[in-house]
Amino acid sequence: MGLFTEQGFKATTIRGIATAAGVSPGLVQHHFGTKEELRQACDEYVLGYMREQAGLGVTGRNLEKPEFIENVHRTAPPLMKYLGRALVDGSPGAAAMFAELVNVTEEHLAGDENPEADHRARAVVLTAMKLGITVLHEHVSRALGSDVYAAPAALRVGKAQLDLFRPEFLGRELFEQARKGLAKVEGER
Amino acid sequence: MGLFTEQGFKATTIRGIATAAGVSPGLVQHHFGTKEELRQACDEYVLGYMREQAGLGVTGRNLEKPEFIENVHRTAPPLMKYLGRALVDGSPGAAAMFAELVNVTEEHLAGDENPEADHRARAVVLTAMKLGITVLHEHVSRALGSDVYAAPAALRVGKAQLDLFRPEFLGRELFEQARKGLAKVEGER
DNA sequence: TGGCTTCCAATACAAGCGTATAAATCGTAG
DNA sequence: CTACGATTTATACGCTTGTATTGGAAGCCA
Repeated sequence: MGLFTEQGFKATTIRGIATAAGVSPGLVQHHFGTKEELRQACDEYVLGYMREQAGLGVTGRNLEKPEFIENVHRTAPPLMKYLGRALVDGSPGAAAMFAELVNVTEEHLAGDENPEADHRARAVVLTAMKLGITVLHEHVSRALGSDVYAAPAALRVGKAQLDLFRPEFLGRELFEQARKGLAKVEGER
Repeated sequence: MGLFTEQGFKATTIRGIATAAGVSPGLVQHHFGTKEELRQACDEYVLGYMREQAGLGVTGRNLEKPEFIENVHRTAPPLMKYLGRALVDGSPGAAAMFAELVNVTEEHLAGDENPEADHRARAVVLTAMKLGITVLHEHVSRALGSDVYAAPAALRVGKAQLDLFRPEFLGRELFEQARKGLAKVEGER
């Protein structure tokens, strides 16, 4: 997954993967079959993880538990980077995930707004822009001078997003929650 | 450039380029040397075009002339798509362009705001999100049901962006100008 | 312990890659 | 008309790629 993330699917070789894993190329083939099947396995792992964590966060009411947040912040970044690369690498699974995210966002938006607004377009643009930071994380990090997925830069990016967007679209209460969360993290540093 | 855009640098072959151009592979080599030099030539063409058009638009006061707008809307999309791909394909030129865009945006933001705000982070996030739509144009188009670079979908995306962002960050006057421009285009349809 | 499946590595192979080289064709100035 | 430089093609070479195949090592169950 690391090599797919850094180099893309086509530029990554099975031999490179095997070397990085400290095994023989034949073993990779034995476990995953073809290179395309290996990509699918990676996709399923990442998308499964994200759906799982999202489920745990929302339905499990874990969003405020510090250990849950901490765990996500430690494990999620490489998977987010993988998703970002997969989105531009023509991965079918990533395309499906994008569509899912749009639908979730659209439902959220449709709740408290005038019915004539183009919620669909807003949801699409919102998720594309949110994922844009992930996809371009390398450039964002360079422009900021430090890794976006490390605490300091992530804080700056989060606050900047809160500043740039109209508060209505997060939902007033969610917006305030996010603001408090960021302030709390900032206080701990 | 079309092949680089659609398949990425590594997956694109010189033989494929030659076939698409209706010439022999050797000719491509004769004109551009190596594959890497060909990429640089593409980068320079695209970045040169964008800097040129941006200069014409801003300093030449062409931003309101319909023929200028129309010309940009007809020629820019494939180049934007190329830039989007180059940004995640590790192109040095594209990285430089991203840094430039951030700097321009930062200067714009620094003008009319309280000095304690993190203009740098806001500029980075703003350009990353704006380019995010370009990079993910394929997914955006699919979610919207029509090509983002065709008039109807572009209109929806433009309006959605205007809705989502706080007006202050475009500058009040620029915001109103954009709103009027979109309304005008909408009226013509 | 014997036999079987699973795991892993080594080798082989055909295809495709970037690129070097040489030959052929073309346009044109003298 | 000719000769020369610029274009364009054809061919070839070395390398890497994904994958098929083979064979041995390790684990497991009766």
